[in-house]
Order: sequence, then C-alpha cells, then structure tokens
Amino acid sequence: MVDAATPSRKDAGDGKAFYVTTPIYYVNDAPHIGHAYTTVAADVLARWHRQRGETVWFLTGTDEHGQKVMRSAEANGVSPRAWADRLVETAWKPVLSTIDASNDDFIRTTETRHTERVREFWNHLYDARQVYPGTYEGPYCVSCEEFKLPNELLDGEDGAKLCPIHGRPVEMLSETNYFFKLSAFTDKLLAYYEEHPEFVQPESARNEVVAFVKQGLQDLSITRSTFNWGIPVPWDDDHVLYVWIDALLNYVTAAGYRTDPLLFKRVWPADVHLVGKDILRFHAVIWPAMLMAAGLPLPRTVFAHGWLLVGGEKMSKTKLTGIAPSQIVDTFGSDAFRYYFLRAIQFGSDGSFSWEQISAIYTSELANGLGNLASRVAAMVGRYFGGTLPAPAAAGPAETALAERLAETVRIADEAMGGLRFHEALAAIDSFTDAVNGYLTEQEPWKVAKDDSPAARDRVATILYTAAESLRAISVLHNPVMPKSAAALWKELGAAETLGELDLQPLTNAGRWGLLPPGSVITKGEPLFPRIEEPDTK
RNA sequence: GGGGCGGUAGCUCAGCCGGUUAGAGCAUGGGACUCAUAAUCCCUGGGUCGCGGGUUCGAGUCCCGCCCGCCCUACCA
Repeated sequence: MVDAATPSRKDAGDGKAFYVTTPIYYVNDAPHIGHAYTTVAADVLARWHRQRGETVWFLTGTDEHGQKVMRSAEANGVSPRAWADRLVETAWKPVLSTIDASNDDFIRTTETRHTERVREFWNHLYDARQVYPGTYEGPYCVSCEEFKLPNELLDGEDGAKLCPIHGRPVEMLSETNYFFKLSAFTDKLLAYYEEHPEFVQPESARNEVVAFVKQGLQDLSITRSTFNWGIPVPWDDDHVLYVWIDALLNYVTAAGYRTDPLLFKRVWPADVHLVGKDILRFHAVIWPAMLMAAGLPLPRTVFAHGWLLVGGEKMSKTKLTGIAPSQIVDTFGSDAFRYYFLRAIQFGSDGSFSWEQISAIYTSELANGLGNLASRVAAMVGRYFGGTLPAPAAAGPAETALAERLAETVRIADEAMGGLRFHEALAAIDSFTDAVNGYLTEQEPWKVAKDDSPAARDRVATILYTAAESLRAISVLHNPVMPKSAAALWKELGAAETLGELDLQPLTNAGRWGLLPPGSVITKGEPLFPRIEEPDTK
C-alpha cells in the first residue's frame, strides 16, 4: 500500500540536514536518461554530503495527477490510480535501482500524506484571501477538448490560430476557476532574487527568470473543472487543483510539513532543488511565491541543468533518440553511467551524449586510468610483499609532491561539489589518478625490486605504500560517484579491516596522508572496470 | 517581432577586463618501459577561431551587418 510507505531513513540526525530534491517525475513519460541524469546528480550530491559527515535528506518521487495521466488510463481501460501504480512500479522505481539512487524517501502525489497536506495548504491560502474565483480565457480546441498553449498554435490563413494537432481553428473559451494572487509577488520576488543571487542558478537561468518576472506577473489559474483526476479543491468539489500547484508541494509534504514538525524543522528549507531548465519557472517563480504566501522559508537554491543532446538535437521519443538508462547501464554499468554524465557535461549547460564518447571516457579514464592503476598496485604488493602492505620508509620529493597533490585535489573537489560543478570535481580526481600512474612509471618499483639490498627494499615499500595510500583516498573521493567500484577498491585495499567502512570515511579528512595502515592485506580482485571490447554503438 | 546563448583542432570543449608562435582531454602518429585490464609514461597537432566589414599599434577576445542551431517571450507536464 503506497500510502503506508515509510521513509527508509528517518534518522536525519540532529541539526539542519542537507536537503536535496529531484523534480517529481510525471509518470506518463517513459523514464529516459534525461530523468536519470537529474537523479544521478542529486544522488551524487547527497552521497557527497553524507561522506562529509553531514546529515542528508534526499527526496525524489512521481507526479501522478493531471489530464494526460487520466487520458492514458482511459485509453488503457484502467483507473488513473491503477495506471499510475503500474507505471511507478514497473518503470519509475526500477530506474532508481538501475542507477543506484540512494534516496531517503520517495513521494507520490497520490499518497494521502501529500494530498491532505496540499488541501490544507491551499485552504489556508484561500482563507487568507490569496486565492479568489475568476475566469480563465484561452484558446480551446474542440477536437482535443482542451485548452491550448498560445505559443503552440499554428498560424492559419487570414490570421486564424490553428490547433497544432487537428489543424482546425481554435476558439476562445473561458472557464471559471480559482486564481492565486501571483501578481502580488512580482516585487517581492525581484527583491528576493536581488538579495539572494544564489537562489537561481546557474547565472543564465537566473537572468531568464529575472527578465520574466520583470515583465510583471499575472495571477495564476490554479484549478481545473473540465476533468477530475486531481486533488479536489477543499472549498469547491467541482474543481481539482492544477497539477503543478499540487506537485510543487511535494517538497514540503514529504518533509513532514504539518505532520512531523521535528523532521520538517530538520529538513526544510531545501538546500538544492535540481530541475531541468524546462521547469525552471515553476520552481523559481511560482514555488517561491507560494511559499511566501504561506509564510514558509524559501529553498536556498534552485539549480537548472541543461538538456542532453543526442546527435546534436534534444533527445526526444518521437525522433527515437530517447534512451532508457538500462541501455547504457547494461553495457557500462551503473558506476560508469553516473561518472560519465557528471564528468563529460558541464552541469548547467546542455551536453552531448554519444556512445562513442561514453565508450572513450570509460576506456581511457576508468579502465585504463583508475582500473589499471588498481591492478598494477595490487599486483606489485602481491608480488613483492606477499600481499601485505609494507610500511613506507623515508619519503622523497616525489612522495611529498604526491601527498600535496592529494590534499589539493580533495580541496578542489570538495569546493567544486559544493558549487555543483561536478565535472570540475571529477576532472580533479581523474587528474590525480593520472598523477599516481605517472608516479609509478617514473619510480619504476619493478626495477628497484631487482636489487635485494635493504635500501632498495625500503624504496619499493615506500613507492607501493604511496600508490596504495593514494588509492585509499581515491576510493573515498569516488565513493559518492561510483559506489560499487569504490567499495570494490576499498575491499581490494583491505581497508575495511583496518579503517572501517568506506561510507564512514570522512571526506574532509580524505586528503590527510598516511591513513591506510601498513599491514593492510591487499588482494588483486577482478578488474574494476573490465575492458569493453565491443561497445554497443547502437 | 523582441531578448538571450552558442557556432574554436577528427570528437567533446577551455579561452577573464583585446596583446608574444590559439589551448586541454580523447583519438592519431613516433618513442620509452614491462608492475598492470595489448594497460602505463614521454613527445607529436599547424585548426579560414561561422561569414563580411569596422575600431585599434594589435581581435576567437570589442562594434556593426549577415548565416546557422538552440532557449526565453506564462498557466502540457
């Protein structure tokens, strides 16, 4: 029973938790890598902050009301709720495990914990006279039986506006419904953007939002009466709430709004709402206005990321460029999926996806770079020290340089992650991995090992310790991004026995040198990132 | 129509307030090495910086015009 769903992790701990959200996904779409991209970014952020030792609350979920879902359900001969249940269980929830999402909660807008709170929220605003009855007038297509968007209409002859589906003239129709006094918040929003430049990111998104609001806001029609798949308006049974006005509230209803004051206090306001740029306005204009109207604190940041482009064009189902996450994960694994999208695309900008590119990055950075490094270190500790990590002797300039490089890498990566510059963080970690590979090649421990004098043996010990210690740090740094591989590496280093669980290694200390205790038992396992001989170039 | 962003090496992209021979990663080619997942390390790139003008001692980097792609210009999610 969905309504009985309980958060998997209620222990948000003491103090303010880092609260990150994805949008709730509209169940009527098929999940594609665009959705997974957002979720992965949120997940990496959540895991990164957990690794820093912070308490974290990571929410995702599904948006299930509205006309489209209702119509699909009808077309499939089932109730809207049954249709939504099916999509959630067969499509949306499975994606989360496909990409290894570690969400603390999953909210559905059809759950009573949501619907009841939404009704209360709007009833409150209605009582506070923030909502009033009015008339919505817009272009309506009789064939579609729905209102159309002014900008999707086609121009017909003699200036008539045509329905893009039926090619027939639309007529202006009006509908009585309820309006939220959004216009009253124009100046307050502008002032807020001004005072909180970090509220809408990146800069380009912020500029668009500000420009939009500066035009002046109109009141927003928040109810519909032409169909009934939605949350009933508390004061008028003939209307249901407009789906967005319902959906946005998930961020608070799932955070214990009006039901769990302790959780709510600990979690709200959200630190980051991650959204695609297509839904920026709802999150950066309507949502904060709703919160202002209700007297609730606003989220710290709404971050809009870009589109994934396939073949230079925005991914779309109709052009058959919509790709299911499993298509990629089946070939490269969930870790590489996560790594690739955050590594190859500047978060906030549009990014090109191609099989060639993911294949290239997988091979060069993961298989040849990190994976091979782990193999060569494990092999040499096995060969020269029977698998037991030796204690290092005196550090030379090369060791000191690498240790300093590590500290710098952790600093850069942490700062970049804090600013949602995932690609920058991963570039720094990759660059450090390269440095370790270069260090080994320069020090040539395999040559030093041919001399069996005590001094030479000490030198080999120092070199291999240095490399293994570097891998220890890389494990911690990569754990939020590639949890499976990082755990495998951690195990290979024998670190669980000597340092404890990987998840508990504080990221903030990851740059400290010399944490991996000598004596750790290092084993050469299966390759971390097996070579993929024939990439699926479909 | 108005506003914004982008068009830089085969690919993906950096190039802040204009200034020595235009950069990175990957791919390519050559070399070194052999611990390692035929992996690693070093060297190697001569690309009309979309097109045409202009300003300037000097312009991917500023101005004007044009071409191409994308986004915004409110109630599909």
